[in-house]
Amino acid sequence: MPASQTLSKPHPAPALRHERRKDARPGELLAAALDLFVEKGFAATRVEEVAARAGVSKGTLFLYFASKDELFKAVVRENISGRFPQWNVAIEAFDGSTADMLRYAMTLWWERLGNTKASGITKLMLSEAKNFPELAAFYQQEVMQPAHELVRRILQRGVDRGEFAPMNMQYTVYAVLSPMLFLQMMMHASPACCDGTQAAQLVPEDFLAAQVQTLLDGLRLRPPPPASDKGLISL
Amino acid sequence: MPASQTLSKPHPAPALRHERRKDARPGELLAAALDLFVEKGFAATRVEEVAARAGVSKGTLFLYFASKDELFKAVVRENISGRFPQWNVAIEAFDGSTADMLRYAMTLWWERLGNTKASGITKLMLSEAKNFPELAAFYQQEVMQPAHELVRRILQRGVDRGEFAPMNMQYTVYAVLSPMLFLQMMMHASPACCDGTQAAQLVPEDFLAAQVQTLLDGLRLRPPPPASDKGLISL
DNA sequence: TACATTACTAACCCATTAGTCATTAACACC
DNA sequence: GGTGTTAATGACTAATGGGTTAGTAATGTA
Repeated sequence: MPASQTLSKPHPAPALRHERRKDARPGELLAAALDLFVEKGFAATRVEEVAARAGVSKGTLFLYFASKDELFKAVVRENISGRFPQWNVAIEAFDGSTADMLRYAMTLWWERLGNTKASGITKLMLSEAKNFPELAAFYQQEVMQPAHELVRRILQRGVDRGEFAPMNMQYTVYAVLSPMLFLQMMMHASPACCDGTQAAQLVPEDFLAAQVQTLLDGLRLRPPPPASDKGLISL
Repeated sequence: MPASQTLSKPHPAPALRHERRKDARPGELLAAALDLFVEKGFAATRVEEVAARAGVSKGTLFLYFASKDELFKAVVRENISGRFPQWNVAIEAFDGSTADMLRYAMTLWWERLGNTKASGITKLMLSEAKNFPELAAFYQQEVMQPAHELVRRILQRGVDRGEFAPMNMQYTVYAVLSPMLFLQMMMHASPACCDGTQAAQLVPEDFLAAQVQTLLDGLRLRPPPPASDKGLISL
């Protein structure tokens, strides 16, 4: 039923049949897996197709990754969670107003993740979390929690330095993350179904800037209410 | 690998084995299918599970629906596209300002669809459209296009009556639909992954009202620019 | 050239699942 | 009760896809 493609193997030009390249395999497999997971989702991606795109056989893939689940986790670590430490230090080292720090963090995110194939992972998790609870737990622990903590630290800095009014942290963290989630959903939605980005010619950078600005306006003046009301309009 | 449930059959209390209920079967099958499609997605839902939940065997399901695809289409028609005609007349019959008409349409949508299990279909399509192009085309034709036209008619009415400034229609239609899409995504996201709704205590009705109000403020005063800039803040 | 090591392959296994069909039995009518 | 119609079943198939493994061949060393 799923019109499966030719299972092509276009990566190395002639592609010797039994070439031994132990060092290069994992990276090539991870790249192929990222491509296909983002393109088709986790469940719909066949490991044999990943192997073929990386120019190896299915057996070779299982030589480097214990299972499809572990392959996915490795993709997440390679492209997202493994990069949190360096992002953390980059942002922590930022010297300026907390408003600018938030803008800086958002720009960093956009350039290093949001504007990247890897941003499709977010949509994938949003879609398939219910069917793969173990992967959902992994993602929650390795990605969402660190992201929450990073945003929370920035907001807390603003409060501590008297730049932001006291706020409901949990709530405001989501106000920061929501537009990022939304943008990723739209970017990876099928045009056939309901593309906001292309049809509406939404410019991601401007969209993010506007969202952040609106949020900052709210944070500077008054604490956001615990639910509903003005606070949410900014999202 | 997919921890499949017990395949239970809880619907009719004792459930005679060979009960003949030709009239009731399609509705029960559609209800079961809606439940499971929304809960697990299209690809991950097994037709046998749908049949079991409806209290029949798999063979019976194929007696009433030619294929899994046709079952899905029937679910969409039953719950969404089949209801457009009555919504159209209800909205067309509305007598008042176009701003109020838009609010009325939004309320109608929320009560009849957004706040309903069927709203999960939107998230499902967003997630799986790429893997099932035929279903995506069907959904585009039967749901998205009529929805676009409905919104466009409302906006056009506002322009024609001098209530709204002239605008880029395509763009503004998306500005209306975007918050609806976003809300549906959030409502059906797994809490394990990144729930905006529960954790942030987002009140859907308030969220929608705020979005519409902001949009209307923009429409009344000046035409939205073709891309980027202020216009997007309202989304 | 001989040999050891091991990256790699391809054929295999087995569980899963959309869809089929010969058989069974519920019900209407006599 | 007997009989015909057809709603319903469940065992079957064919195909798919994750994971395994016996075997193949590339490479290093002597």
